[in-house]
Amino acid sequence: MTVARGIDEVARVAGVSTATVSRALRGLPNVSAATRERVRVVATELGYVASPSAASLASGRTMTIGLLTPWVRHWFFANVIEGAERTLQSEGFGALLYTFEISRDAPRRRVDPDVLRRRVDGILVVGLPLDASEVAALVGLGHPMIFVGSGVEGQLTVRLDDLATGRAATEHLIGLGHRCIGHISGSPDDVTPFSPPVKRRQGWLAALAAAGLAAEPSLEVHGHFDLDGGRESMLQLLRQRPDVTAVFAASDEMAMGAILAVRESGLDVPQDVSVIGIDGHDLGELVGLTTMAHPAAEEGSAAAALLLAMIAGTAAQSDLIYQTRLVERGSTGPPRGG
Amino acid sequence: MTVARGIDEVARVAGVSTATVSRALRGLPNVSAATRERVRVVATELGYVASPSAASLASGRTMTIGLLTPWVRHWFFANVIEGAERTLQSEGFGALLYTFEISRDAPRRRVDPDVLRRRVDGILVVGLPLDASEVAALVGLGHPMIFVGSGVEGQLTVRLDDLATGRAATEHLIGLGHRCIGHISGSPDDVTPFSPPVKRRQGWLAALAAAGLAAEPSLEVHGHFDLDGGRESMLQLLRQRPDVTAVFAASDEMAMGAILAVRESGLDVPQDVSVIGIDGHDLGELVGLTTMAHPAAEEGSAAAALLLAMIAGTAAQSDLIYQTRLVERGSTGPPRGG
DNA sequence: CGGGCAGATGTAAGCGCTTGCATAGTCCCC
DNA sequence: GGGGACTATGCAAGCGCTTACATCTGCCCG
Repeated sequence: MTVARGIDEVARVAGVSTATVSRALRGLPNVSAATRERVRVVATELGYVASPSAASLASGRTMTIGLLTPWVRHWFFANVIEGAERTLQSEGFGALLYTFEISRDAPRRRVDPDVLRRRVDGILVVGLPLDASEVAALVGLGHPMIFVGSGVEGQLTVRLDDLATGRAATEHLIGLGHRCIGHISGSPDDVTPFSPPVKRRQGWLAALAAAGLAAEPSLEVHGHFDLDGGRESMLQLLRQRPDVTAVFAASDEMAMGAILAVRESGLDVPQDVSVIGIDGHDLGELVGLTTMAHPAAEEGSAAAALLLAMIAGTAAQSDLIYQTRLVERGSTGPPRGG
Repeated sequence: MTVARGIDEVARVAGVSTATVSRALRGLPNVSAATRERVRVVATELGYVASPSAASLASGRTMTIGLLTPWVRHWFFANVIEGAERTLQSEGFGALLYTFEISRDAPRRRVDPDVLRRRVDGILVVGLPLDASEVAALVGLGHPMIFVGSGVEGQLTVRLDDLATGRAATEHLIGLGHRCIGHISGSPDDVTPFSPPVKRRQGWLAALAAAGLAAEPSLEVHGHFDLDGGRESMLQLLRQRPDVTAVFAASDEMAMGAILAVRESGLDVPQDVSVIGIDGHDLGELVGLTTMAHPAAEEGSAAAALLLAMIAGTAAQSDLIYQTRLVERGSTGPPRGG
């Protein structure tokens, strides 16, 4: 299997022009079946594969999607990325990964549109909250863009029905008999109107209100969206409200941190405090976490498919909203006195 | 900020040739400081960014690295990828992600070198066991390639000192007084001479031998490298060897699954069975997992740096071997009778 | 039996850079 | 004061494709 020089060689061997080779190999119309087949055979024999750079330069298409995300090591992000990549790959698109870590020490690096310029045909923003100027800059690139799990007003989004989810999680606790239900969520500084944390909190509020329960500010704690954040928040919550019997955490990792905190405080889950999260994290089983599960990989896959459809110009442009499903495990139960 | 048409426009406005613009912007020598500065200013004003496709086509360099991995959702892979991407990004390289899922149902899709042809300048294989023909095909691409966490004879590797790690983990158990120590590892079919599972098992054997303990075959169980795999393996182990008092699992996820299995069997960790894993998984804390920790993100970062050095031709080509560190938590303790 | 059409194929002009080679200047030193 | 040697810059030929447009062949129909 010789490494062919290029399309010219294929054309010469097949006895056609380079234009025909290009059309034949890409499945364009107006190529006779016989010619197409012959070209295919020759290309295979020669081990010919079109140069992506040359094709991109000539066509303006890169067949590549940019994946912007703060992390890949957290459940939601990893699953979305994996799902998206799978779909992209099956459609012949590449996935260029760009991380913009959000850490508690340093401010996040700003998204520079220049690194994506002429490099991608579309953008998938995975769980990355962007400010208006960053969004504007990305929009300026002139490519379709979809937000997954973090919305921005005016941009297409694939996300959970966060409001309903927050409400359902809280209602589950209420249904078990809880009356003093805390809420643990992300830091207030990344709270944009459309962010999941905000909607999930609203769901909590709505459920409490519907049950005639007061949502006192002391029942809320905001920290970081990870294990330690959940733990710290829970410790604080227990300090300021020793009377809580249940907690709704806005993510499974925070919920698991909360469970750790409850145990460290010498209390029992769910005897003393029930804990419910959101995600359906694979390792939730480790601590018997009750959660509102959702298919992150599928969401990533769907987002990628939608993005490709937009690129192809065949998209019905509307948000994709996913529902969650209650998965009951041991971390929730009736309150002690109940 | 107008979107410039191209390098010609910058050249025209700056009053120099396109060649000079190209050199100036890329920091090549033989450009006067004054000219370089002027070109920079003009480029910025015009919002000019070189087209990657055009640059690649002309230069043959893509400034992109291919990341091949079975998953991104598991601890080791996610961390390596994140670390690698960070380093690549800081060096101006892009990270093209390719997943080749290894599932228990279907055979893994083979790695097709054609999708990487002329698309990347180097390849990072993350925890993906490849067969000889796949390796040969990738080598045929003519780019530097590094394996992270999964070796192949004759190829550069960044990995743990798996033998020492397996030995240290086992010695930890022996030191606590255990005499009947099981081992849970990956499936035997992906067992190539250089794979981590094989080396870790050898470490286990070595430690047992050094302590004068017999490594009976019934003490070994091989399953899948994940939570459920660990659980299933542990159940089997308990069935065939009810006398085990400790288990060394070749990964934290398997170890956590093992803990689940022990508990489900009505036994206690570590009272009845001690469990130790390898990795330092963030969520190991959830079950108080004792483990041999290693810095996966750093390994990914180092692998990327090494790969870039190879591309630049400035690399001292040798494997990078990492040591692990014992992190003692509650999942290991002296045997009941001990 | 000729015009008209549609499908198959070829021609060639880019796409927007990089870089080998040629051409000016500059500066030294004998 | 002229020959090197070196630096700064320009010229122009690609890099390997895609695609608008031209051309050619048959074939159908009036």
